[in-house]
Amino acid sequence: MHDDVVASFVDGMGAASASSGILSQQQGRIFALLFLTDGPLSLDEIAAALDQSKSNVSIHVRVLVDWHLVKRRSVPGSRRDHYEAATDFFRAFQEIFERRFRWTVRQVLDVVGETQRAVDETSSGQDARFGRERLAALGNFFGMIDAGIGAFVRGEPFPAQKLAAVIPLASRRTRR
Amino acid sequence: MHDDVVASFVDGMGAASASSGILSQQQGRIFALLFLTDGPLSLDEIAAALDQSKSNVSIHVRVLVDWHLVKRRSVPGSRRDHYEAATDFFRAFQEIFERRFRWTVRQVLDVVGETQRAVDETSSGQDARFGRERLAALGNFFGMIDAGIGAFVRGEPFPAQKLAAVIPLASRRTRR
DNA sequence: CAGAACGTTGAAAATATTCTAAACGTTCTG
DNA sequence: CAGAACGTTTAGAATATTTTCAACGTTCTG
Repeated sequence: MHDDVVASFVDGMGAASASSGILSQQQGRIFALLFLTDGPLSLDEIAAALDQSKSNVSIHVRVLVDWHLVKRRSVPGSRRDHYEAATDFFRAFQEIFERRFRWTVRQVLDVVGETQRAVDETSSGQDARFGRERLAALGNFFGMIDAGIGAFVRGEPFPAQKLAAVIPLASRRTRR
Repeated sequence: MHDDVVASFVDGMGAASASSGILSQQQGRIFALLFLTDGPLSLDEIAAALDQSKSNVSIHVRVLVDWHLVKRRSVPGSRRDHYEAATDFFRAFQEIFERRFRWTVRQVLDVVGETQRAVDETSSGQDARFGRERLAALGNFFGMIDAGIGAFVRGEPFPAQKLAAVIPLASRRTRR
């Protein structure tokens, strides 16, 4: 497979990764290189192929390993760490959904919960009704998202309709 | 509803947004403020509440409107633009999936397609077999993702199992 | 029609992120 | 055990992103 074909794949995947919000451009490029290479590559080989410093490649490779997108392999006869692309994309996607998206969703749920508690402490009865309704709606929606991600990670169908059904809420009242 | 309760919700949602990969911290803060405010706010009111310059708020609000997370409302008796939070989160999520995630997925599919074409032109028969297999596997997987997003956007259940089934592979052969 | 009230734009400042090169600590080799 | 071969860390340089302030163009008001 010709070098410039690989190079253009590498850069294309780098661009796609950069706009994904999950991997950086260089992470995408490293993965792409490993993906089209038949056999594991060392840090130095990757660095040379991608024109990057070894230290930088070291850092990015670690992220890829952490997402289960790349596997570290020991190569007999060499002291260097070698890496190859993982082929179980679904596993990697599970990891990303579970650890990245779900973590963000949980952050929202935490904030909502804390705010609800704060509202209960500082204002009584009617005066914060609007806020309470909105917080409840937000919590419900993200609760469904959380459940949806959970279902996806376990390989179950994602119940999109439920999501659509949850929301319409907390109507606006005029003020001033 | 007390100001410091709102402030802490605003900052919490800002933090969650910053780690989402979709909205920036300020975008999250603006949305949070509007979400807990009963009635529309002007650019100046938002800027004052969040301690941001009006020009910056103008830019971020535009993004939120673009994602259908915030609606522009004309308020009788005022020349200013006013904004309020949208409550149909599902609509916003559809927008995000369709325009952001799907766009990234399509980028990958394009790169794969172009690379496949390049391989066919530059190398014949066996010598690029490994690369061809891998490209095909990647294309299949992302094709499924694309279909899955399409299903989600249309409100249909997301077929996670199909995803899990597609992949295993393009096995590795030793080299050197 | 003059001036004020807007939202937006563009250039520069502030800040955050990414990358490199050198230093370091460890593990292997002879 | 001395030195080479590694991967990682760190401090600073290079780049990108975010934010502000001032200028601008338009729309309303008197």
